[in-house]
Order: sequence, then C-alpha cells, then structure tokens
Amino acid sequence: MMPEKVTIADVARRASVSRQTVSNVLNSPDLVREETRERVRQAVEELGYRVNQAARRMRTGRSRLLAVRIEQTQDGMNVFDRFLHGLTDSAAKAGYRVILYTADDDRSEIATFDDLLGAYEPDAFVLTGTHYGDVRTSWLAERELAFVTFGRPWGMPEGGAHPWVDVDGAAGTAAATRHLLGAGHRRIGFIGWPEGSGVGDDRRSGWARALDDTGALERRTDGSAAEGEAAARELIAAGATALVCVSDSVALGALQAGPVPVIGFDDTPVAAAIGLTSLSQPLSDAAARCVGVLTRLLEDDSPDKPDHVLLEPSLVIRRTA
Amino acid sequence: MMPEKVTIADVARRASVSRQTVSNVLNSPDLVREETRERVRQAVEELGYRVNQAARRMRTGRSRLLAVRIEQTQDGMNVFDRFLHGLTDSAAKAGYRVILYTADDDRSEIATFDDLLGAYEPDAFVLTGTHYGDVRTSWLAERELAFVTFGRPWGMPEGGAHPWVDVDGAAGTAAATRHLLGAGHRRIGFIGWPEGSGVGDDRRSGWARALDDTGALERRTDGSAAEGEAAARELIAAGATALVCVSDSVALGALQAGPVPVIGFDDTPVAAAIGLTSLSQPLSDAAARCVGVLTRLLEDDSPDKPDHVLLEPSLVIRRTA
DNA sequence: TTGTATGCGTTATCAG
DNA sequence: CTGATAACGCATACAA
Repeated sequence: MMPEKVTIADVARRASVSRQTVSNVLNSPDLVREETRERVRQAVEELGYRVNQAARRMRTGRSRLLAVRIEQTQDGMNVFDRFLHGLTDSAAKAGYRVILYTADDDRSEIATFDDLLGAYEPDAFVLTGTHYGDVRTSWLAERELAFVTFGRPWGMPEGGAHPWVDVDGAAGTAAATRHLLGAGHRRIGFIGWPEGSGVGDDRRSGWARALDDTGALERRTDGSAAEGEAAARELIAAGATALVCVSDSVALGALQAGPVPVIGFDDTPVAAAIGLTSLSQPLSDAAARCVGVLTRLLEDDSPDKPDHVLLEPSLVIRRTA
Repeated sequence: MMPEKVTIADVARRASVSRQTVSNVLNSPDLVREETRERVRQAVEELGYRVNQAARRMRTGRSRLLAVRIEQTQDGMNVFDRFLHGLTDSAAKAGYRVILYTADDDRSEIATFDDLLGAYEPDAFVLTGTHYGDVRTSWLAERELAFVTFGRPWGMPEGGAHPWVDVDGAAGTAAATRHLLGAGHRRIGFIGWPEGSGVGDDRRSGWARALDDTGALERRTDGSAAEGEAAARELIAAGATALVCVSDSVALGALQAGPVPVIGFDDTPVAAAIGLTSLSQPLSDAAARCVGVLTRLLEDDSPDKPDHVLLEPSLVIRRTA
C-alpha cells in the first residue's frame, strides 16, 4: 500500500478496460454494464485509487472546494467554530472540502473572492455575518457565482434573491419569553443591541411579539457584559422580574444585577459553564442545510427558485431560569 | 474586469513575450531582464492574472494547500479557533491556503490523510492534539510527508524526530505560582488532570518547580468544573490559600469553592467573561511559527534538523488573582 | 535571454 | 457499451 500515485490508467489496466470506461464507472455508472462496473470498482478498491482533483478540475472547471471565511473571534463568545465543524463534516459527506480564508471587511473579502477564484476556483462560497447593504452578495450574484449565506439577506426585497439558511431569532426569544410567562412572570424585560442590526432587531421582535404589552421594559446596549449589567439594573428598578437578552454576553452582565431569571442567546461555552439558560442555534443542522442548498445549486439542473431555510433555535434551560 | 479566465498566454500576449518568459518571471525572476520583468508584471496586474493552482499542481505536484483537522468543541472551552484563524492568516501571507477535514480518532484521521493526499495532494499537514503513542506522526513520517505538530511529541525520544511548535505549559504555571508567591501566598495548591497526559503533566511540573515544597496540595480531576470545585474545597480545607489550575474549566469550578485566588489556563472566553486570571497561549504566534516551519521544510533545501519552537504563555491578571 | 514541444490525469466527444 | 483522441493551463527540457 505504498503511497505511489495510482492513476486512472492503473485502474484500467488492472480491470482490463480502457481509461474511459473507468471514468464512466466513476461519473456515469449507468453507461457501463453491471459486471464491468463491479470489476472496475474492485480495481479501484484494491489499488486505493482516488480521483485527482487537480486533473479533474482542469477538465471540468469544478474543484469540489467550498470557500469559507474564518471569523475573528470578536468578543470571544462566538459560535462560529461549531458551524464550521458541521460544515466541514457535511461537505465531506457530499464530496466537498472546505477551504479557508480571512478578511477584515467586505472590501478585502471581495478581493479575496477574486484571488481564490483565480487560484483555486472554489465551486461555491459560504458567507456568514450578512448585514444591511452587504456588497459581497451582490458582487457574487453579478458574476453568477454559486453561494449561500448563513444569515438572511437583511434589507433585501422580500425573501431575498439568493439562497440562504438562517436561524429564527424571533422564534427563539418568543419561546424564551413564553417560558418566563409560564413561570408566572408578567413584567419581562429585554436587553438588546443598537437598532439597525438585522439579527438584533429580529431577536427583539420575538420578545415583543410574545408579550401583550412590553411595558417599555427595554434597553439597548453595545453588547458588552458591562452595559448588560447596567441595563439589567435599570430594568429591575423599573419593575422587571425576568430578562430576555440578545446574547450570552449581555446576559452574563445581567446576572450580576440581581437574582432575577435571565435568558441568553447562542448557548455559548460561557452559558454552559456558568449555568445560564440560553437559546441554542442548531449549528450542525444549519451547516448541513448550507451544504444541501449548494449541492442542489451545483449538481441539479439549476433550481428556478433559490432555497430559503429558516431553522428554530431551542431553549436550553439551566439554573438561571 | 470580467471574471473571464485569464491564462499565462493572455499575459504573454499583452506583454509581447512568450509564455515561457511569463512563467520565468513568476518562478525564476532572475532569469529575466529587469525591463521585461516589469512589463510582464504590469500585464499580470492589468489583466488580474492569477496562477491556476490546478494546472501548476498537475505539473509540479505542489498544491499550496495545508491540511488541518478542525476539532470537535470538546467541553466547549477550547481555543482552537484562534489558532486556526492565525494559521489561515499566516498561510495566506506565505501563499498557502488551509483546507479542513474532520476525524473522530487517529485511525480515521489517517484514512483521511490518504484520501486527501489522493484527491487534493496537500503540501503539508498541521497536526494538533499530540499525545503519547501518536500513530499519526509515525504514519506521516514513514511516508516522508511534510508536517508540523502544534504540541510536542510526548513520549518520543528527546526532542522528537519531527518538527513541532508548542507552548511551554510548565513556564506558564511556574509564572502563575510565582505571581501568587509574590502576593504573599505560601500554601498554593494545584488542580490538574489525570496523570499520563503530556500537556497536563507539563503544566503540573511548572507549579511543582516554582515551589520549594508543594505540601502535597494537589488534586487530579477529569477536567470538569464540578470536579474542580470539589478538588478546590479539599485543598482549601487542607490549608491552601491560592490555587493554580490546569484549565479554565476546573478553575471556574474552583472559584465556587471559596474566596481564594484562582488562576486558570488557556484564557478562554469564559475566563475573560467572568474575570478569571488565566494563562494565555500566544496562538497567533504559534500558528505563524507552524507556517514558518513548513515553508522552510517545503521551500528551502531540506533542513537537516527538524525545527522545534517553544513559546511562552503570558499571565493575564484579572479579578481572581 | 526567449521560443517550441511535451506531458501531468482527467473527462468530453465521437466513432466503433 | 467500449475505445481512441483532444484539450484544460502550466512548467520544464531543449534548442535557438
């Protein structure tokens, strides 16, 4: 089992067929007689043959590579690594590999698209962190490149023009709010982010929706634990008996403000560590759906409508609620 | 600026030279007259030419790809994503890209090596989580494949036979212990992992080294916060006035045991969030060094001695100490 | 210093 | 259903 390169010609020789037949077995099995097919499969097995992606790509223009930006750990409480793990896993099952890149802003990310396309020709991009006026998606769409976003196209016309996968933040905070309602709370506050962030506004809306009257028990913060604590104090002083938070980070701060139930968002390691009740995003699922959307895009006769997938987060109940 | 494929022939035409000359400018600039070189460079720029890695790989057998396993988030308090971000960044600067894979154990990881080698031919592997009797490194070494480990080859003959980069855990815990000593503490306990883990034993040794007499103030745990708390109670009862911990996870537990100074290890987001003093690994540096080691391996006339790099962690002092 | 010919491994086309 | 041939873009040996 030496690591000698074994090519399609070796397989062909071994199975006593032409190279073309081997290629057909691999790519269009229907064209080949069952018996021959089996013989070739066996030769492939015995020789440990793997298709050389570089050569295939030369011919077909497909690299079986999915490009993804690896995020900066922002406040450290991010959740991206779980998504990335799921993505790598699902991609592998579908015969794709994930290739990574970094970028500091949308502009440099677009420059990297260009680079990557020239050098490695990824079959598709997976974009995260969509936001209002996201120029990345338009750049890719203009060039008719395949991509999916993990995150809705905030601010785009209804539904958005491109495929996306997202988690329903509003459904999450609504569930959290109902949970507190069920525990007898009536004055439930919300600690959020500044207005104008798609994700933040979405999460806020679920809380508002679940309540007949929000009682104006709402504060916006920069997302830090410090501001979370301050906001929590104000809300408690204003009569709040429980708090729903836009993130684990502000929830962590809120916990310092007093002994009221607090629910965070994202179920980060921090939440697990300190026993914070939080909303968990189905990140493996989301990643798998991203891959699903892309394979459909790349392999099926191009779907007429872009896929949109909205998943529900789940409430992980711990000590704080 | 259409995304049309621009090949080396287009550049040659534009610069009024042969394809060969363009190739030379790119790969062996010394062979080409300065003036011509500049002209070619300009054509490359204007056309937005990027070398097609698939074609190059067909010819040279080099893919400019580094393969890395993306870890499962174990207890969630891992630190790998920061390393991976650094690696992607450094690799890009050196003209490499990172390709990801997953694996559940050493055996399946080796199977993946084989797969990857056949399909994408990565130029090198970056291995993390080295341990006693690591079969991955021997598999790669036997085949003379390029790789570096982030983590020492525990249990291998002095220095180890292959290149590695690591962070000096013992130096870290020694610094932590000295910090507590400087604050007047004399009875300083250590909460560790089970004996036999290279990393755990290394971290323990720094604590022992910094103390004349450890006073047997030591407990081993499975690494969970729960066991960390129990261990801390015992140690405090036994007279410990400060604690050094093998991880942030057990440190978090230890904090619940009482108001004694506690120092964790890894400076995870959890530590930052709860104000836990902790030892921070220079992960970007480590990643950059890994890339450095590999480029030397891949591009220089093979170094006679494998590179070994040992970096120092730094103590991040917060409320708990 | 520059140009010409060749092959890397695969798949698409087309003829048997 | 199978086999021959060409082509993808690049880098090298060799000749000019």
